[in-house]
Amino acid sequence: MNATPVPPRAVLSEPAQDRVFAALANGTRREVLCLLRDGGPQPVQRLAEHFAMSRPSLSEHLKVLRQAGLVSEQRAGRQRIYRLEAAPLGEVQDWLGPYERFWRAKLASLGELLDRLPDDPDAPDDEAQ
Amino acid sequence: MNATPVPPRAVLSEPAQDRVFAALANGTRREVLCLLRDGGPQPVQRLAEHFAMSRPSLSEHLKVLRQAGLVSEQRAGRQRIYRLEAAPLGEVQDWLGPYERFWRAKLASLGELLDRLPDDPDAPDDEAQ
DNA sequence: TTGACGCGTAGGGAATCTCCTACGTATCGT
DNA sequence: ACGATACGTAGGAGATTCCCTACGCGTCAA
Repeated sequence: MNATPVPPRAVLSEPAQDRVFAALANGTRREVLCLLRDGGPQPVQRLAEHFAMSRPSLSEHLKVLRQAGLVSEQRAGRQRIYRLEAAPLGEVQDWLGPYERFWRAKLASLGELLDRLPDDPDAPDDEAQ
Repeated sequence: MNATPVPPRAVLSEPAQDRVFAALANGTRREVLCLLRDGGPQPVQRLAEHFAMSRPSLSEHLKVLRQAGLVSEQRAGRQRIYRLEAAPLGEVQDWLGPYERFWRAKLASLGELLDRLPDDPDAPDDEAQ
């Protein structure tokens, strides 16, 4: 099922990678991406309905997403339609590639381990600091 | 070869996701992960050889990675051996899943487009319509 | 024991983030 | 023209990041 002939992908510069990961390091912004993914391109107004924060604050989040290349905007009358731009996420995927075998290995042994335990000591939630 | 029987994966809480992405939003920390991936578990000293910054600063970065669950430490004499813990990266992969079809679609049409263009005008990425 | 080594933490300074309210700008309806 | 709407930006407060130097603590070697 891997038949897609993935075209060569421009590698993000280091600061660009920083911006993408930093943009993703915020629940509000991840939620925006999710809304655009599931709801298609939307004006700010409609996105804002889903959040408790002020609309200008949401605008700032959109700016961060724009600078990371994760969304694009298109003006339509007095609205600005935001659209998901998933290419940088593809680069994140590429970046993850070389690590994949590690978590697969870990999950395999962990899976066996869990199969042997009687119950599941649900996540100790290691909250330090 | 998709025979791996992937065990159920605990979903990271929102703040935990924040910590993982934030930890990845720094070139030094991504480089540390790469060193641990390619060089196996290593003491801080050996990691520090690759960076220009002070060793205490590197220690801080290791702390961030630890709090994100991306590395673990094991004491050995007066050394502390750091090891890659890739499980959170697996959760990042899971998070990416629902977006995959978007960048695949985009890359398909973009690939065709790029094949036609002479060079890459590091776009402000506004699409006319 | 004494001293060197390996590493973490304390504390501080500059920059950045995340939220707010106030305001500016462009567009739409009347 | 006018006010209402949709959105961005300015500016500021408080928290956090990222680097530094100084120092504390445990371990090894002599």
